[in-house]
Amino acid sequence: MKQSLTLVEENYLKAIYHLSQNGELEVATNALAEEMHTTPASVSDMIKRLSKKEVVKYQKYKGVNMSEEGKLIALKVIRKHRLWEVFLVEKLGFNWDEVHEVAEQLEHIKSPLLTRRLDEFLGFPKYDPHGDPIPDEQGQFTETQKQTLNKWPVGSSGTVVAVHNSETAFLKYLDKAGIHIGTKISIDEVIEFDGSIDITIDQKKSITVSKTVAENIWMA
Amino acid sequence: MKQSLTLVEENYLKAIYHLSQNGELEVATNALAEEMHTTPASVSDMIKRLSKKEVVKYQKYKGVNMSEEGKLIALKVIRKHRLWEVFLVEKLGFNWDEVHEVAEQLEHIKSPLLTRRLDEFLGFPKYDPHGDPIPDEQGQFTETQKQTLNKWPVGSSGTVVAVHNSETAFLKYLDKAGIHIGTKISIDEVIEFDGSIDITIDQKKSITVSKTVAENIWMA
DNA sequence: ATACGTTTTTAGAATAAACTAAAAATATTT
DNA sequence: AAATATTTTTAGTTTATTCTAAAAACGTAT
Repeated sequence: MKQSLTLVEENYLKAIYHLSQNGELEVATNALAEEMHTTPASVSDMIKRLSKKEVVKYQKYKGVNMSEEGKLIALKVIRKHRLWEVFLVEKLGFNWDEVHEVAEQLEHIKSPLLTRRLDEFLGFPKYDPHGDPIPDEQGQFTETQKQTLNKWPVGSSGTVVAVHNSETAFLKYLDKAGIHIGTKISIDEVIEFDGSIDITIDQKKSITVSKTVAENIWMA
Repeated sequence: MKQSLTLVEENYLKAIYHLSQNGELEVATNALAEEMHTTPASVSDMIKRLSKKEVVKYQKYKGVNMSEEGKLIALKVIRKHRLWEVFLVEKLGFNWDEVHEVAEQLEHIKSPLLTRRLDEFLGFPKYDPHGDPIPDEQGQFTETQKQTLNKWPVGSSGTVVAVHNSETAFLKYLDKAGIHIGTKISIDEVIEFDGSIDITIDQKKSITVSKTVAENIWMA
């Protein structure tokens, strides 16, 4: 049956979806609680509710995973989130570090017509401003083959295709360093001690980035 | 203090604002209940809450009216509602009868930056697709001098400047009749019996409209 | 395999928003 | 002004979501 979930329920589905992207099949209650900035007890309650609505599969003490229906709902929310991010950056001139919170609100607007028209208005974009792929109405999307900067081979170069982590502080740091989607980066040297990396940006500027930063930059 | 109201509270303020536009100073509990499609008991509860937050003034059994702060909040929500309606029609190609429900959702998005940028993107429109004025950030707007069609003098003509009533059925009726914002209408005759009116649209087509329809069309 | 520590669930309470039914206040009619 | 009708408020529940504290289950180390 066609479900109508509350805003909070949609956010739980999104969080479960994101956590299960990290390889694990079963998402732990504690992990979800941390992701949702709430307590494990609240998560337990909510999972029971979602389970009754058949959007997640769940066995006590065994963690959650999503049903096909739940996955599609999550992907539709993600689709809206990313389309609105494109709108905010391309049409309203937002900076890429300003869009996340607003998109968190806009993603819950319920109107299939609006989503379709927005997609069309934006020219059917395939990626959002952070380089993440935008699912279509059926939840399909093609992930580009990509790898984090810290795993990129020393001596070679590549292009930034996505950044993971929408925190303002991180994105502002990248802006300052001159790194954005499409920037060409060569890996000059990896410092063994702490995993920080010397890189050259657009064949011009050389800087050192920490391992943490490198783990959040995706290359192809 | 800067209030953050819930979505439902914002909708109550909007409803109180609209009802107090009809001249009355005090808005009755029953009238509000009808407007909000809820029960008088629920309204009583909610008014108490809004009163505690000082966005309305209220005395038991005497009805409500808005505080200055409440009025500004209501006008900001109305401003967002109308800006989004312009966006939906002008940019996404919605018909004027399709925008209301979506705008009811979009009006609650909280981001002053978004509202400002949207306003700019739309070219600072002064009226929404139904001819209603769009308040500025301070809640100011200039109402055009206008009058409902049923009070317009027989024998003279005027221009449609607004329609009141966003129901799809009403707007579709107007579409079919060829009446929209800017249409020129001459009043040919008022039928005394039921108040229905013979009009000529754009000096071409003559039709009869019911009193109810005429009351929802504003002329200038 | 028992004991300890961690994770997860249950139980009980709080808040926001709604409802129904009953009581209280106000308005109207004669 | 008493009787009746209408409007409004209170009281008691319900649902969604959260929380804290306590109990139960699970995993692991010796």
